[in-house]
Amino acid sequence: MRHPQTTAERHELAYHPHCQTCSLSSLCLPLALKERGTEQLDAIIRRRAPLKKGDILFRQGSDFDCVYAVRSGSLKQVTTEGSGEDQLTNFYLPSELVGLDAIDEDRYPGTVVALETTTVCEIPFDRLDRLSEALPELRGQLYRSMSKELRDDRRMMRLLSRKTADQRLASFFAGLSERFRRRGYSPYSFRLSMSRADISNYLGLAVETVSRILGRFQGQGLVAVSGREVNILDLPALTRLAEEEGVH
Amino acid sequence: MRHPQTTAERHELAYHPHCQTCSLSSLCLPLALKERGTEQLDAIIRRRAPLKKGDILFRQGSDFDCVYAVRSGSLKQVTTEGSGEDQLTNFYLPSELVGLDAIDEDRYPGTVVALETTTVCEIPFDRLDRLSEALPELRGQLYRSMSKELRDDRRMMRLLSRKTADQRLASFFAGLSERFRRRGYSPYSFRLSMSRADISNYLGLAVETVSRILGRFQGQGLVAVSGREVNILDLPALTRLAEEEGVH
DNA sequence: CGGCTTCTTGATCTCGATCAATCAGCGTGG
DNA sequence: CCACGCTGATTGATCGAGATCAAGAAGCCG
Repeated sequence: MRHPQTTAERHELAYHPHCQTCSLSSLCLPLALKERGTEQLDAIIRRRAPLKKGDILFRQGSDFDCVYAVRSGSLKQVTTEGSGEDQLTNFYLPSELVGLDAIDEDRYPGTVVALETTTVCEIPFDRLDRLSEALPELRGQLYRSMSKELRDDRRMMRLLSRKTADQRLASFFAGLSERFRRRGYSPYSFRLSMSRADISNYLGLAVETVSRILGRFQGQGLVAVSGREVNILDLPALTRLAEEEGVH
Repeated sequence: MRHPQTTAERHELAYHPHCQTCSLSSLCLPLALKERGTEQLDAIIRRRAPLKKGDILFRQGSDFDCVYAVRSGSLKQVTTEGSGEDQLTNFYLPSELVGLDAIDEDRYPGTVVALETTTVCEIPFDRLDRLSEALPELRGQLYRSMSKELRDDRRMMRLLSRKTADQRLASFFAGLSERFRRRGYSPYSFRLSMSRADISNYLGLAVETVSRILGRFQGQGLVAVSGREVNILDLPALTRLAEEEGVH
C-alpha cells in the first residue's frame, strides 16, 4: 500500500494504527510479542480521532468496554465522589494504558480528560482478553501493566501520607523527568501539559503551596520554571530531596 | 478418603486445601469456576503451615514466585524505602490475594507480616498464569482482583489527600465493617487484629491522633472501643462522616 | 484593549504532629 | 500470687507546615 489512492485507503492510514510501525511498541503492550502476535493485536485496535485539550475520553460511571493506550499527548483521570470535590488520581503519558481500573466493576471509576491534543489506541477489552488466551506474552504484559500501576499507587500513597510539600513537588518533577527520559525525550527540559491546579490536586496540596515551593526551588537553583516550561537544573539534588527521609 | 491412615494421607488433609470445601470459594479465585476448573486450580495450590502473629510471609525485595490467598487471619504489607520509615500500604483479609504488585518487577515490593494466626494458600504464579490460559473465568477473576485493588488504591489516595483525620478513621471503620459483612461476620462487632500504630501508619496519622479521635467517637456514641474490641454503634453516622465533603 | 482564567505573593489561622508524661495490659520469674 | 518491666494506649500542652483568605500580576483569546 505504497500509494494510497482511495478514500478508504487514506482513511485506513489515518485511523488504523500499526503497532509494528509505532515508536512506542517497545514500551507498550506489543512488548515481547512476536511479529504474528503484533499483527493479531493490530487487528483489534482502533485509533480514535485525536482528542483536543479538554475533550473527554470517557466519563466516570459509564460502561466499561475498552482500554486505551496513549499514543501521543497526555490525559488526567479525575474521580468525583459524593457531593464533593474532584480528586485527580493519575496522569497518563504515551505508551501507558488507561482504563484498567474499570474491569472489576464494569464501569469507569473516573473521568479521563485530555490535557492537550492527544491520540489514543482503542482496544476492546473482551477481544484483548480473548487474544491474551492465545498469546502468553500479551497476557504477561497485561498482568505486568496492572501490577506496575499497583506499585505506582503504593508509591503515591507513601508520598501522600509521609512526604512534605517540598518532597512531593520534588518527587513529581523527578518522576516526570524519568518518564520523559524513558520515552526518549529530554529529562531536563519539557513542557507541563497540566495546570498548577492539576498538580496541586494530584499531590494533595493547595495551589498556593505549589506556586510558593516552585518559587523556592527556583531560588535554590533546582529548576527554572516559566509558566508551563520546565528546566531541571539539578536533578540529583531534586531526587535526593524527594527520597530524603521524614521530618523527624 | 474417609479414614486417613497413612502419614501421607494425614499430611495431605492437613496441608492440601480444597477450594471445593472452602467457605471462601464464592469470594476468592474459584469464583465463577466450574467444578473442573476448581479441581485444576486445587491441583496447583498448597496451603502453608499456619503463620503465627508477627511471622513473615515474604520479605520486601525477595524474588517473586507465588501469590497467596488469605484463608483465615489477617496480614499487613509494609514498605520500607530509603533510610526511612515504614509505610503500611495494605491490610489483607480472608479471600484476598497477596503479592499481585510483585508481578511487574519480579520481586515483592513490600514485606508481608501476619497480624494474628493466619493461614494462606500458596499459588505459584507461573502455574496460575498457565492455568488462566485454559480457564477464561479464572483469567477474568485475576484481572478483576487486580482491577479492584487499583480502585481501592485510588480510594485510599483520595482519603490521604483530601480527608480530615476524623473522616479517615470513620472511613477505616466503615470499610472494615463492610469487609466483615461481606465475609459473613458481624459488621457491628469485631476485634481489630492491628495495633493503633498500624492503623495510624496506614491512615497517615500520628498514633496520638488516632487515640484521641477514637475517644471522641466514643463520646459521640458512634462506636464503643475497648482495646482492640470494637462495637459499631451508629454505622450510618460513621458512613456519613466518612463521605462528608471537604472542610471548605 | 477588555474580560477571562491561571498564577503568584502576602497575612493569618488551624489541624494534626510532636513532645512529654502517665496509664493499662500482660507475660515472666521470684 | 504479686512485683517488675516492657510494650502499647491514652491524655495533655505546645508548635509548625501548610490551608485558607485576600489581593494583585500575568497570560491568553475574543
